[in-house]
Amino acid sequence: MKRLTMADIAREAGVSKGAVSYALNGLPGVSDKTRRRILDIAERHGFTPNSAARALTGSPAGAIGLVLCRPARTLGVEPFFMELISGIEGELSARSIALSLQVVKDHEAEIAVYHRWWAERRVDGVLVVDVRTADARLDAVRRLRLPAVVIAGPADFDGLPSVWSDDGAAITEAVEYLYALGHRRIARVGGLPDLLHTAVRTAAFQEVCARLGFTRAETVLSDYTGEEGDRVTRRLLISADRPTAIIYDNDVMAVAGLAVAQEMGVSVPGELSLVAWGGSLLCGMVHPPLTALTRDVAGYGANAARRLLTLLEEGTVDSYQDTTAHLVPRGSTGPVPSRPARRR
Amino acid sequence: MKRLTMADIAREAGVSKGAVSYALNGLPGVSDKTRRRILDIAERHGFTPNSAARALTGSPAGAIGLVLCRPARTLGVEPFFMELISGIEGELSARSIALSLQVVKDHEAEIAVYHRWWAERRVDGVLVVDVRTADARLDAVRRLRLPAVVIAGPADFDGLPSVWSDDGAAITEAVEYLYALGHRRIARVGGLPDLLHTAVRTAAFQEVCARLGFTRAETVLSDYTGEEGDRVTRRLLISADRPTAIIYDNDVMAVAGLAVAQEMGVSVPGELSLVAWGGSLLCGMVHPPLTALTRDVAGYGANAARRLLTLLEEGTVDSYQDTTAHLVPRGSTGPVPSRPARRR
DNA sequence: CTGAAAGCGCTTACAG
DNA sequence: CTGAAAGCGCTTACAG
Repeated sequence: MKRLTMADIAREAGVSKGAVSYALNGLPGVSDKTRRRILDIAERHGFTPNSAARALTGSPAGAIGLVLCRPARTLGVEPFFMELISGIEGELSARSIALSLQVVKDHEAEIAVYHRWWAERRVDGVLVVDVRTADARLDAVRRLRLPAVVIAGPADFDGLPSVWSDDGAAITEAVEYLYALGHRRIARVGGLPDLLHTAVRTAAFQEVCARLGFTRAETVLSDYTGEEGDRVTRRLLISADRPTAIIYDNDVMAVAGLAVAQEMGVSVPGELSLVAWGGSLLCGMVHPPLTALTRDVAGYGANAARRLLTLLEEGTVDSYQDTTAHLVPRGSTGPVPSRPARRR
Repeated sequence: MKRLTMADIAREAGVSKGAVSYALNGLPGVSDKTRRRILDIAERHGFTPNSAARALTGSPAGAIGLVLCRPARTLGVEPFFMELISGIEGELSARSIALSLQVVKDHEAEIAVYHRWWAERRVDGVLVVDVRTADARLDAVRRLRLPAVVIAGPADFDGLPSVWSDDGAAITEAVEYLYALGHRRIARVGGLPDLLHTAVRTAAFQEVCARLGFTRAETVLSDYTGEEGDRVTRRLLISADRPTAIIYDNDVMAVAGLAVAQEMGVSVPGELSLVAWGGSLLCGMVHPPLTALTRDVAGYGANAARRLLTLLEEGTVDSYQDTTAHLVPRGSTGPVPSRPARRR
């Protein structure tokens, strides 16, 4: 197949290339009749303007970028990113905007990618995820003036708009629920220590536990992998005064934790209640199904993408607080056992 | 930050733009001394040529495309794609080649994406996944002469090179293993009926079961989701002459199947053996951990990406048979119970 | 409302 | 070995 150009369309329509450009882009400068004729011809041939040529004249590249900075093997089991990507894609593909995806091993490499994308004009803007409490990437995109929406919060990212969700409120709800069920000894298996939302959750968890007067309320930070979920849970369950409830910062660790309980013969929810964070289908697939702090991750991604598109079009956009994750009680939580937990 | 162009570099080096181009691309036409000076200056400024301008002169776009045609919500829990993407990315990012990702809802939309990518010169080639027994997408990429590597096989895709894995041999190994453990009634919960590899597995499964003389050997086709894994497993377990072993076409359905067995009080592996397909970490995260047909999915993606890059460079590339998935026995399989399975 | 022309930032024959 | 120039396929002021 031959790749048509605007010159071909112009020739067939008997007009100039400029007229074709105006017609295709919906700009004034051609009569309605001519416009219609040009659009018909373009449509008939399935003509799409060469994106490189457009980009060269200063038009948008028609692509946005997403860099994932996680070890490859954990990306697979972690449903969060693929759901987020699905949501982002939904917004972009409706507008025929491409998503450029790159997986890197550290922030230095990620910043290099932003530099390259910027220099090459490859993307019009980026979505930044997994924000850390001190995050050099934010400085980098600011310096490059690369339009960006940060998926994290609440925080002031000094000029960078963000889309975020109130994780503090969500975890508070979960803890209050467990308190109401009678639990007084609780543990939390947290995510990567450096991440901003880990810090937010840790602070909220400690605050609510102190307020309600839990006998024991400890956070053990981990790394979201099943291995670590397994290891930390085992340690918690063999401890002298073991918790009667555990909250996990993602669903992968919670599933692993459930397996450990089963393996050790600790009944869930009879002797131990488990709460997962993350609403992926994973939580409903195990037995007992896991009570979880759930939110619409794909919708979260869609909101972020939409904000970025607005930023690109209007040059500015406000930060947006997405809905708070809510507790979906399933089979893994129940009243605290009246008899003391069996010591081991 | 100002975006530098080759003209800026040329001016600073006191040479023509052409010389800069030759130097940057490692072409003859400049002396070693001049080349070094130009490269130094470019390096110092972190100069990267504008990708749009390059693409416009017929150079590669520096991007390859991947279209995923699965419902958004199943993409999240299915570890396969994210692992595949991780592997692809590993090959591409080393060469600074971008991955354009798009999620579509049907093949018609996917073909439209290929057309657009081709017309816009957005990508240099594509990786085609989830090939069906009759697949219009293959015709489309052939007609467009869009360089493509098909991730599927074994089959002759009429000119399109492929990277594939012998699923028939793998499932045969699994069935023979179960036979050796004494199982004579077996079921398989298959993946989407239209997919080529589902057909390959079904044929091999029936062949080996017939050869070994199983009393019962049925394949129930499904859709890879946990819901269906749950539903089909429940139906199998309440059937009169229920199987003593079940093989699942992915790990998500297998995990769901395990939960059903636990819920119904069917001991695994005491009364029921389970084999999953897919080597994601998921299989090791449940209790008991699932015996699985495992393969290096990221490596599979890397191989496919590498083949595509070779195709782009050399204009042709052979198909490649990747390693066969192998059986990793874990806790979900065991000898068939000597007493007859409990009837319900 | 329409056409001719310059320019985006590269690559690549073509002369010197 | 080096420079000047044309051209890739668009967009967009600028004249008519």
